Amino acid sequence: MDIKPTESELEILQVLWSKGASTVREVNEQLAQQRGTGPGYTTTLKLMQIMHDKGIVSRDTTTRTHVYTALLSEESIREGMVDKMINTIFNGSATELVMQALNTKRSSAKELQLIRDLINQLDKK
Amino acid sequence: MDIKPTESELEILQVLWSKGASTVREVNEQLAQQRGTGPGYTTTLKLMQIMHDKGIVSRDTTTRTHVYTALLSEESIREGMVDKMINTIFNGSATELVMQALNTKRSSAKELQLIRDLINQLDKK
DNA sequence: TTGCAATTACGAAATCATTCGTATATTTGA
DNA sequence: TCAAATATACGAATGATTTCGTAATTGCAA
Repeated sequence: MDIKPTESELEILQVLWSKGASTVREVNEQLAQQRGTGPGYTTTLKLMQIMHDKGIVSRDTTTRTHVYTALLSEESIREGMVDKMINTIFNGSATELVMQALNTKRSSAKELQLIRDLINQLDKK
Repeated sequence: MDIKPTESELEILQVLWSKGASTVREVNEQLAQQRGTGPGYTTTLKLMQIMHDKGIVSRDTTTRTHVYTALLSEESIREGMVDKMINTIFNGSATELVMQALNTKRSSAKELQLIRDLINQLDKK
């Protein structure tokens, strides 16, 4: 019952998250746009069929052109990946990951304030 | 020129980081200890040879039993992985990742204070 | 209507990661 | 000394992922 999308599957999921339910062609064209050069049409088709077999996406086959929908939420994937990352390379310490993230990419004052607020909230518990 | 260790390679790197330069046998035994049951000796050997070919580790062959050393720092791998994660599933926002990390795993008051200090420092710039 | 374009299904090649067996060489200790 | 233990090298099986070609089907437009 361990659902772990591959790299390519994750890329497709992201299209479905941002664009909503989509056809193979729509996904394929979005991928072509993002990368310089995208995969062939049938490659994307095959991947999405596999994802359907795995239960990662559902599809509506009432029309000839099938429409696919993500069955995993972006939130759940984020959670899973962050959790794994903390446990594998940050010694189980969320704090170390936070430090790394803040040092890697500069955040605006407004964003920093958001984080401060969250910390204050957590502190009260 | 893109250095991206595989899952198994990362596991070996972690041993080299924590134990320092090591032989194949030492790494293999450490892996056996960590997981319930480790890979066979030649499996670890092969992986470390591959890592050497890729330039991920160096090795000292002056004695029969070769001694391997990590050529990538833990810091650089953490940085690379966090950066990639931010860009692929957090819309390029370090803040979103930080929020997710803080919500995923509870941190102690002391740790929260460390983060607060870091934020204050960043704020001054 | 009929043929062209788009779509799905399917098989299989290509690639990559992981695993291990076997051959060979070297060291050690009984 | 010389057999057993230990090491490296290497090839190859296995399994997963990604890629695409081809065939069959459907819908559309001239």
